[in-house]
Amino acid sequence: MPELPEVQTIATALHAALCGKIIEAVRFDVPRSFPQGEEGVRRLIGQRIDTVHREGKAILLELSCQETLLIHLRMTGQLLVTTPQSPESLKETLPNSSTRMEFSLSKECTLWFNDTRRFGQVTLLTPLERTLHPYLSTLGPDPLDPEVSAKTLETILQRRPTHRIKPALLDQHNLAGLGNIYCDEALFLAGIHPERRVGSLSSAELHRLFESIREVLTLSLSKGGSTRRDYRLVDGKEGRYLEEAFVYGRTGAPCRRCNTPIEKSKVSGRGTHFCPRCQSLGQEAPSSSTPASKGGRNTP
DNA sequence: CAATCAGCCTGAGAGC
DNA sequence: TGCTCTCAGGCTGATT
Repeated sequence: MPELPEVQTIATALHAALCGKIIEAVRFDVPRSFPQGEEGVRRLIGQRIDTVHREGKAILLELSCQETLLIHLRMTGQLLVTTPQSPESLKETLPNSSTRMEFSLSKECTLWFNDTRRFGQVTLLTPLERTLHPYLSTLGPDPLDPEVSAKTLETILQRRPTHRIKPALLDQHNLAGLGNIYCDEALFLAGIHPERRVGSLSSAELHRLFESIREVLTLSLSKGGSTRRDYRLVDGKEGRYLEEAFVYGRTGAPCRRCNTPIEKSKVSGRGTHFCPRCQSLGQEAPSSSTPASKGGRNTP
């Protein structure tokens, strides 16, 4: 499930592969994947791709006509690029039953949008539509933006002190780009239980949390992201972050810090992985009392 | 206001 | 082997 590191990895690769290319033909299967349909296809033909970048978990292709092609991969979306030089092992898998769109570009280059579950969407936006877009226009700050600091996060989160920290981090209006995997990972690194109330977190804890968020995102970027099932780099390869994840997908396995088995629960409907010892809930548990065992704060 | 849940979808994996 | 059930989770919008 693409989150910030996966989307950034894809956007960077697309920028290198697609800049300057002209859109020569576009095919789509169902309007759900491309709501503008044939009218959108007509607007796309002949446009040059000038830049490709990321905002939150969205990928934006800036076109020579000043319009923007917005791609959100949601859960199972993939963007793949093939050229005549691509390995046969990749080319022979395309198109397939998950292929929703195909962009034929100049220099015999093809951009494929695959999306098994059809949650993802490609939308063509005019400059005005882009400014007003309900997702883009309400995104919180980007955790990797050098202008953004722990203080930024603290200020934003403290607007709703009764909210629990995990859903608050998943809320893209607060901070853009985190999803389930890196939320769990960052909360573990910071030693914070996912159900802690925002208002119960000290300034020092929020500072640590912000640094942990940056740490896991940066680490994952260096690994090409996390592949659980569907996510692929644009050349079809898999990301390697999960091989050394701290808690995500490690239910029952020993904590990398204290060897306590990692637990999994549901927090606001999301599978949530944590170490019950390193991430204590403290006095916050209303019913079952949790021993206030303070987890070690050693950097792994 | 906060929390939960349904809906959008399909395929992998578990359990029988 | 083959069937059914559960689960995965980004985001929106409705309900509790």
